[in-house]
Amino acid sequence: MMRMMKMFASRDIRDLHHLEEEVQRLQEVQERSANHIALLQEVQERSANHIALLKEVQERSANHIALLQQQLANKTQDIERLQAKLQSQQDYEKMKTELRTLRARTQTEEDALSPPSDSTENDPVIPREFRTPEFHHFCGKEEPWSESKLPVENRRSSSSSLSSVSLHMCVKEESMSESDGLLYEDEDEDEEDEEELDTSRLTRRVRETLQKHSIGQRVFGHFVLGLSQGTVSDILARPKPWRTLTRRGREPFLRMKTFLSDQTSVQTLTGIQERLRGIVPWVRSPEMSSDQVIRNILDQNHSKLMDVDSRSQRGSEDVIRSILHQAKHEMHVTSETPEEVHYGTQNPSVQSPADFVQSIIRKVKCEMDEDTHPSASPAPLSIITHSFPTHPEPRTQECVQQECVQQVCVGSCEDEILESLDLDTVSITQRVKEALVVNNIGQRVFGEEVLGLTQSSVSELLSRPKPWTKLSLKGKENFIRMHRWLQDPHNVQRLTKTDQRARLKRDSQRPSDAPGHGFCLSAGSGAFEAIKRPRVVLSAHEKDSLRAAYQLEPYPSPYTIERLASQLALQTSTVSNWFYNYRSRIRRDGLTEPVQTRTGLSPASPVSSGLVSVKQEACDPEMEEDTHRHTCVTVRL
DNA sequence: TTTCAGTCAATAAA
DNA sequence: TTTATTGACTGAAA
Repeated sequence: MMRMMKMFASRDIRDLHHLEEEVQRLQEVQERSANHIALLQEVQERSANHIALLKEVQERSANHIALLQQQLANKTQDIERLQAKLQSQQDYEKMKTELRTLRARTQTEEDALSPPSDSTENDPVIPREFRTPEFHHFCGKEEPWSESKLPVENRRSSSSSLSSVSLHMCVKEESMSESDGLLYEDEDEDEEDEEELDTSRLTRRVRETLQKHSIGQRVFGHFVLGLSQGTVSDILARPKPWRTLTRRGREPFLRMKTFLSDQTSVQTLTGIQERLRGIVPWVRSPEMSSDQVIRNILDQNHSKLMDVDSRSQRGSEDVIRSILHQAKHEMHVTSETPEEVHYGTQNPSVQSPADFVQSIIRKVKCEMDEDTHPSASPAPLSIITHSFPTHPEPRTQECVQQECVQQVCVGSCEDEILESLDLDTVSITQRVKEALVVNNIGQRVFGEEVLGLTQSSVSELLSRPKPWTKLSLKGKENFIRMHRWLQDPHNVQRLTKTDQRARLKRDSQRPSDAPGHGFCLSAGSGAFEAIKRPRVVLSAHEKDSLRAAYQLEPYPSPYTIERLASQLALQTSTVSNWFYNYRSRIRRDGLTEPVQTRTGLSPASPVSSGLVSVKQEACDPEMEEDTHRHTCVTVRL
């Protein structure tokens, strides 16, 4: 029994083992299945990602294809445009050929028609463009010459209107082709301001032209660029690259380009230059300006004027006509003398003989008004109830203005009239500047005698005239004074004499043993303190010291500036101005690289690079003067 | 307030 | 007399 029981027990145990093994096997299978499921899920996710990726790639490809198609379309358009341009240039070439032929033919005709050489007849006639209020404006985009713009008299006087126009066209065409090389871009006129100019080439050509025609920088600057001689010299000697120029800085170069592209500009400027020098013989005496001629006529007719009631419209007109007749005769005798060369009182905007005649009428009116209401400048402005006779001829806008301003005379100020006026301040300042330059009248004298302002205020007023509408009433008064001053030839003469007296006075007051530079800085010299401080002229030692300081610290702190000023016995403003100017001129002459950022050393600084010392020497704005002196200067900062 | 572009005008140089 | 240089100034921008 016992044996039987043992046998069953052992069997049960075996079965139990089997069962355990089965359970273990099942667990393993379960684990494997779980792994497989996880693996499958992972594969599924990856597949999903792949699908998304494929979709993205598909989208990108579609976009790329669209882009390429767009580019293709653009390129096609470009090709079409270029083909069209090519076509137009073919026409241009044809025109050029035709013009050359025409020019050759015209030249032959001119040669046949022209009388033997005569110095007077060869004198270039001043084109009307130069008689605008601002000469340099003519250098703008407007076509300077066309048959329709020529006054009738001019058209008649031409040996052949066809040949005249053709010649101008040829000149224009020729100058265009010459100046083409100055441009990098196409010649779309609307985008002229955006065209990139080769400033170096442009200035070189201008210099050559000026030299060739013996035109001075002063005349060129004054009439073409509206800049002073010094600035012209600077621009011509060191033209900045086009890209570095501001819009304002580009303006002179655009004017130069226009100047070069118009042969008549050169001829006109040559004529002006020659007359200013007195080279070209005048029928009347060289000193005598057209205003003086008119003045003489007026003087001769003064008795007539006195005999006539100045307030009588008919009488005034008769006198005016009589004087006018004589003036016309005088104009004829003087054979197209450029009355605008004298800018004292002549209206530079005169465009035709008819306008010139009107200007004479205005002068006569001024004269009559002056007789009735002598003025003393600067005087408070006011209104009088004087009215002028109605002008028999169509009145120009300026004529209306003229009469309106004439109502503003000596006395007290009337705001309503001031507000009702609308003067061209740019034109007025331009004419005043021209009058001052041509008559050698200083801004100081003009400011003191006419406007009651200092020289600096005059300079500001003349160089940056505000538009009339932007001016306050007080500001408008200055322009009315200038306008009135321009009306009367006596004013210019008076001021010229005043200026001459002032110069003589200054000369007589000048001590024979004038002190050298820096005399004003000598402390304790009370007598000198009353004298106007002379211009500071830095000595070589001072410049060396400042340059050395610049090399150490291009942007010195206020403390450093104080120390430098103290060590060199200079004003702090002088030192800081020197640094501003030096940096500016380093930049100007270096051209390609900025001086530095405010925190770091300059790439142009001799301290930052071994190469820079060479560069610095080459472009040092003051080294030219000091001829590369390598003085060892120690500056204790 | 500082810096800068642009300019003037006094002065020097050619 | 003309041209070049340069200290000083201005308004704008940062």
